[in-house]
Amino acid sequence: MEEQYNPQTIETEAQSFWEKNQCFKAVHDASKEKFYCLSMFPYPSGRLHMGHVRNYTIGDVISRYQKMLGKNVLQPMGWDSFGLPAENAAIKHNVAPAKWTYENIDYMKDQLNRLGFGYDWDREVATCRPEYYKWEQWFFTELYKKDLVYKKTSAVNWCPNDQTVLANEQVIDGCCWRCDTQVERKEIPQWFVKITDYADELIDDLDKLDDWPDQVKAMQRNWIGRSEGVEMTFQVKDSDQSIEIYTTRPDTVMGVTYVAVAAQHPLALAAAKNNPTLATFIEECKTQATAEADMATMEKKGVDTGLIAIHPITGEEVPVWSANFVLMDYGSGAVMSVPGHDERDYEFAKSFGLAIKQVITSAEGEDVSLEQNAYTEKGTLINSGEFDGLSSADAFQKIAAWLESQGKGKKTINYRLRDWGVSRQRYWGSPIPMMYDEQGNEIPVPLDQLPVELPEDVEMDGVQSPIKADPEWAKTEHNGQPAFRETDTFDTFMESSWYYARYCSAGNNEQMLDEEANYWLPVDQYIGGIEHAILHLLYARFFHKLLRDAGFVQSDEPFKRLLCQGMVNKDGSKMSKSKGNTVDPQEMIEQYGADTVRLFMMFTAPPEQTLEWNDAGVDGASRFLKRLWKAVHTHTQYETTTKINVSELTKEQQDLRRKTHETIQKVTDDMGRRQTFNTAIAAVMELSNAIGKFDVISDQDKAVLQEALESAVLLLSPIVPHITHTMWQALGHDTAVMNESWPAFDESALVKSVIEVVVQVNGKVRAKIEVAPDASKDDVENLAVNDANVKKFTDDKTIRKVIVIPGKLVNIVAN
RNA sequence: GCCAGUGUGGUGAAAUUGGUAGACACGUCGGAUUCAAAAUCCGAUUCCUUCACGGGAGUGGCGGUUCGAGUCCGCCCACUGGUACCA
Repeated sequence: MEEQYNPQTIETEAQSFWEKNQCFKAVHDASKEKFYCLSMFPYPSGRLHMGHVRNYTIGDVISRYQKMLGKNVLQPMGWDSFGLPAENAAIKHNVAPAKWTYENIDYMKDQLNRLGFGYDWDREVATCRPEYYKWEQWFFTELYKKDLVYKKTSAVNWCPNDQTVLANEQVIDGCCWRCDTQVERKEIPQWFVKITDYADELIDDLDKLDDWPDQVKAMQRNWIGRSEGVEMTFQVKDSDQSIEIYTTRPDTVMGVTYVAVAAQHPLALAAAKNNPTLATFIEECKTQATAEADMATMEKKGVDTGLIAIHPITGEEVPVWSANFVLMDYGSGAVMSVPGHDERDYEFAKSFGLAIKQVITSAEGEDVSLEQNAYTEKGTLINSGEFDGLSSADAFQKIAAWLESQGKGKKTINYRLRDWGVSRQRYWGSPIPMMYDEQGNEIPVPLDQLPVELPEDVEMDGVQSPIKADPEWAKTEHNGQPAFRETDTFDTFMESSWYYARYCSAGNNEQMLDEEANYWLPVDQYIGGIEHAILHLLYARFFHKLLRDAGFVQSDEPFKRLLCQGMVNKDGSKMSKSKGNTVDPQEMIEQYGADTVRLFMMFTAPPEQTLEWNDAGVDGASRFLKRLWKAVHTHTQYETTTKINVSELTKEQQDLRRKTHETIQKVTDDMGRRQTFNTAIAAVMELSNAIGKFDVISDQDKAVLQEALESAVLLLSPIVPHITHTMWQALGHDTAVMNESWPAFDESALVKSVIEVVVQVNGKVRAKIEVAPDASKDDVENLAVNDANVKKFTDDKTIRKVIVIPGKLVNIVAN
């Protein structure tokens, strides 16, 4: 062991050792307990950013910790390598997306290795490789055969100037980011996967996910949004047409004063033919954004269609309006409006002078005023004819039953969740494996023709997808007849929804997944950013159920335990290339070494917390490693031969030994149950400080110190694997620290001879007293009450009550 | 807008089940070492007050529950993530 800590040298040595001995190769072995630890794979954007370093350090720490617990660990890595940024880079740098992507992968792979992450690279997957997306294409055709896939028209952002579809990200203030033209909504046919068929299971199975954060489960539950309500029909006056609506508040149906339909609703379109104001309004609505946040915050506008709807219960006539906040591809494209008891309807009615009718009043009998706001609470019905006096809950049932008996409606369960639109009109993605004959009939591409390969050597003109621009690409044949390929590609969430399973069977070119998948799956620990809490995690859960129903996996859920790391922010917002506020970890690795970067990243905040990036503390992490190195170096200058003789330790030796075992206990809990690596590191720092203050004179001192140093090295090894690799051998071992067992603490070493107890008077700390660990409550109370400083605060008062929390605190209540 | 979070010293944070607020670090200040500097080591460091012992205030704001609240409840403010085509 060198006297100076030289991270570059020892890190290279440790990494060569791991590579030479294939330390991270995961081998299927049914006789061993497995642990599948997975970090969300990166988009190969060019270089690692701090969010990656955080994510992958957490994953590596957990993997190494689990290995020390004796598990057969699988930790794979790959690349989420299809997506929009490659197309943008291609245009900017005039390079094919594939070339750009593969170069980024090479560079980032080196960076990951430089950080010492223990991946089994034999299982690497890149989603843009045909051998990967072949199976996704095949699976899609299987879903098509099972009727879980269908085509329908749906809105996209359309730039009329570029004649191209834009992603939400490419729409800036309602305009195209390239040419600043006002973006329009355009309805085009697209492929959908029936995730709504699994809505119930996706909600119900959240209850099985005990080791998922509650916040993520809550977000998913709300996103799926199961609601019980009533579906009913409003007839259109003087017409054979009708309007279907769904409401979760049938108790307010007597308060309906108008019906609102989407601008694209067939009734509105028909009415617009001889209503120029309505026609203009519908035209205006075309320029409205497709993003939900924009729609929810935009100004609510509407126009009277002139149509009249008949209230299904009262037979009253109410106007039909067309409104910009009602969406065509959402439910039936129509809603009933109860301005008295719905905030949005209220505002709309106020703006356009529509009637507001109160039909609910407070159940407690308080006055309800509709002067300023709608009354949206549930309560008691009024002005509702035969339903007057019912509670909202009873009215729900009675009104539903009435509608059902009249054939005008029924109780229904509704979901906020919509089917998953997987079509993208872009180039850099997996081609959708469908074709069409000359009559336009849909034909899934058969397995022997898969994969439908995406050409990689292409030129990007910046607007049109190369496979759409080249009419030859789509030409194919089916049963000897001409056919045309689908030129849309898959949403990249398709690839990221099953990669976790493919790692288990990565090399298999015969099938999508094999029996090894059932050994490793489900993933025992999944780690990734909180920004994926809804979409990615929901799609992956859905896909797992599809894989299960196809017979590939036996489990119901893909990820047993989930750790959502917080964002790494800079200047107050998410680090991203588009915002230009990324921090490249490379410089820090070169200056301080991988261990310091890993240690600093884990020490600076608990994993789930948002982290405002600031490299001010990195020196501290580096200093700590140097101090520990020096302590080990100094200690190993002299041989340690004696073993600890527990029965004859001095007080100082007992104290250090207690600190050692307290630290093992604390770090074990922090690493395993709590996953708070920052406090685990702080605990080892405390141990290190105690080591620094410990004077070594006798052989017993040396033995106690040896135990303390070995423990510190073992406890830190998942976090800083290189330096501990060297130090472990310096401490006299010929084994590799990564293959060692996690240390166990000795209960008997934790025993204390005195305990400090805090004494409060009326909740304020007035004294600290020392008591024996087995002191009785009465003894502790006596000591507390008779403390000199305590007496100062109780002398002129009467003690009313004394609360004793054994081993911790005494609170004296006096007045 | 809606859903889910977060808010504690100059800074990153700790306080795990309602029981000592600020562990562990960074920074700063003081000291040792040095010709000098870097590095290293030692000490102090929430704010106000006090020579000191001590006392008072304090966890985004306002209120509540409790012997006791950073922690639980209600309302409010600010910020972050997601909002279905960024990944």
